[in-house]
Amino acid sequence: MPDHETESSMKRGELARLTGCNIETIRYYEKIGMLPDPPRTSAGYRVYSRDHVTRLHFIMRARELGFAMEDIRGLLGLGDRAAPTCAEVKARTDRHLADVRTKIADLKRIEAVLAATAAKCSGAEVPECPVLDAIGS
Amino acid sequence: MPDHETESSMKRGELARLTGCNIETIRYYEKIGMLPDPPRTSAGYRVYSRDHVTRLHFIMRARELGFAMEDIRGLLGLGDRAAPTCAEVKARTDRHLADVRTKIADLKRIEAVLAATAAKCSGAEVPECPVLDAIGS
DNA sequence: TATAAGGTCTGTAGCGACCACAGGCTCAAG
DNA sequence: CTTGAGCCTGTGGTCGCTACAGACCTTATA
Repeated sequence: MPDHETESSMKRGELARLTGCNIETIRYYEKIGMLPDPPRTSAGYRVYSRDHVTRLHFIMRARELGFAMEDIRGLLGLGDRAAPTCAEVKARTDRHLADVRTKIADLKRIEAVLAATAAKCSGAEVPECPVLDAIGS
Repeated sequence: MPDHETESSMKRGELARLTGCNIETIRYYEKIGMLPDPPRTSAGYRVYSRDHVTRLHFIMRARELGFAMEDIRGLLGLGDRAAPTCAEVKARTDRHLADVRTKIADLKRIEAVLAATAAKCSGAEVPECPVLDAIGS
């Protein structure tokens, strides 16, 4: 006898397909407490609901925006945290935004150096290379 | 009797101080074949020379420029590779430069989204937050 | 010369955020 | 009843380090 399934219940593979999340990643998120443990069928299969879809979408979107898991935990009020206030969310976002801007600045500096040194290259089949000289000095 | 030491020979700690590299990282680079195995004293202490300093500086600089270890191996002609030609170095650098530019573009998109959503925040001590809405939708 | 402090040695485990696989169940279709 | 797909668990790998623990060696001071 199959377990009862409501309209919006699904197994792990379907959740993965629906969200575009890797199927193993879903298990990982459960393991680290980002996704609530879903109920199981009598055979041990995970049964997900619409709430899981929403939560997983949130996590994925936050990850796309570069938030670390710890940040997302904070945004979701997970662990022993209470649901965050707007002020807390803003503070976290501003911190992250500052990080992102720092990373952009770092990468731009790198880009400039790479572009400048690569421009010096002859591209010839010779062992001497101005890029190697630039890095090595 | 202490082992003979030439002027420019040094132990691991001094190499670390001299280059600013973490002392454990030096051992790691040796383990993965980025630094040649140094000779040892009779007690097993590693003895580094000026060549090691040069090589380590090169690696550190390349890492600062965001090259992956595999790239650096290529730049150095390590493993079973021959020393690269200028053309090969240029190709590798151009590929990496393209990567860096992609990352910058990604981060800029993230920055725009974060800045736009954070701007909507009231910063009040209330649980409703436009940032959460933006991520969640 | 004894001892204490500090450097070095090895192996191993941890980080973050996953991804992939092996070996065993379960389920649905034909 | 069999086949194949999907799910289960545990474990190990990725990258580039970093941080121990516990043993050994060296150096300086008393």
